[in-house]
Amino acid sequence: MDVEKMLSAAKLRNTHQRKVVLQLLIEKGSPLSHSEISSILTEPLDKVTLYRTLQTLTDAGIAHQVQGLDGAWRFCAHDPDSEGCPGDHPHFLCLHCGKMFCLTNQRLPRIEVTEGMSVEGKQLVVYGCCSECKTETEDKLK
Amino acid sequence: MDVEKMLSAAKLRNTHQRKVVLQLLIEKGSPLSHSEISSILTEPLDKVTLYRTLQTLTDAGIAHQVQGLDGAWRFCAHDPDSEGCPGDHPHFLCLHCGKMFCLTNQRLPRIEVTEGMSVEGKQLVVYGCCSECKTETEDKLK
DNA sequence: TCGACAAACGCAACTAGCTTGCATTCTAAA
DNA sequence: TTTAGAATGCAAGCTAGTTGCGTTTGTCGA
Repeated sequence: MDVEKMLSAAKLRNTHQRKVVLQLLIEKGSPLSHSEISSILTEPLDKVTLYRTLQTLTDAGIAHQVQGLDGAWRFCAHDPDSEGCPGDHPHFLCLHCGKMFCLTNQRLPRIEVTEGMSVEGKQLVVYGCCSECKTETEDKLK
Repeated sequence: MDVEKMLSAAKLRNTHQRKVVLQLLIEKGSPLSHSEISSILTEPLDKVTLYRTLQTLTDAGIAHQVQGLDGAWRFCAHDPDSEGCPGDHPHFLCLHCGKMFCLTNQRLPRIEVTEGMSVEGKQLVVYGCCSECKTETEDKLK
């Protein structure tokens, strides 16, 4: 499905900015932070617009968001036709390069909360060093 | 164990500020954010000192930290003598009042990461509405 | 008990991530 | 084609957290 159809299906207006951002998120496949998106985009996009666009896509269910330990939110979109990244899985965050990865082969566990609490969502972030950074630091030590 | 002994046991200097902060964390028992701590403390404490104190306590293993969805870190300490809050459990965050609770009756699940990644830690945050806020909003609707 | 020194503190300035308000521009439906 | 409401872009502002540096304070040895 192309981005225009995805936006229409979600009853969102087909603006140029939304198409560009959504296209990028789908292409990359892994969760991207606001700053990562800005630096990848070839044309300048106002930061407020980018925040609002990402929020809109998330609210519409096209994208999902996860928070890194740096306090920055990362956003990931998926094509509804294909095997996607529905969001209910753990995420891995590399503390060295800041890149985030979806661990799509696992589900989030069921958590029992105290009587009276109502659960709206949950997120599990595993952090450490990704394979790429690990080989880099090992190379430096040589 | 009193706070002085805890600090000495961790090979940390017994400064007035550390004792006050650690005492507060132990008394409250649930994870507190920087701003919550500042507002509870009766005597003023420099914000940089508070950040550094909390970091020191965490590094020493006396306290542990969890991040809320608002981007703020919350800190929790436990008396090593008693049944404590060792940190390897999920946390519940109330999106209405911002309070955080330890779900100490559960463990964090084991997560399989992709080949080559090394795991340094993980955190699972469940969010929603706590029982106190829920009854409050229900009362308003009446 | 006293003095030296490293550790800790407190102040100012700064950065990143994100939000609010408002005027301008654009999309989509009539 | 018109037009109302939605989306964008700019300026300003907020909160969480960091860095640098001079001053103060525990701690340990004499």
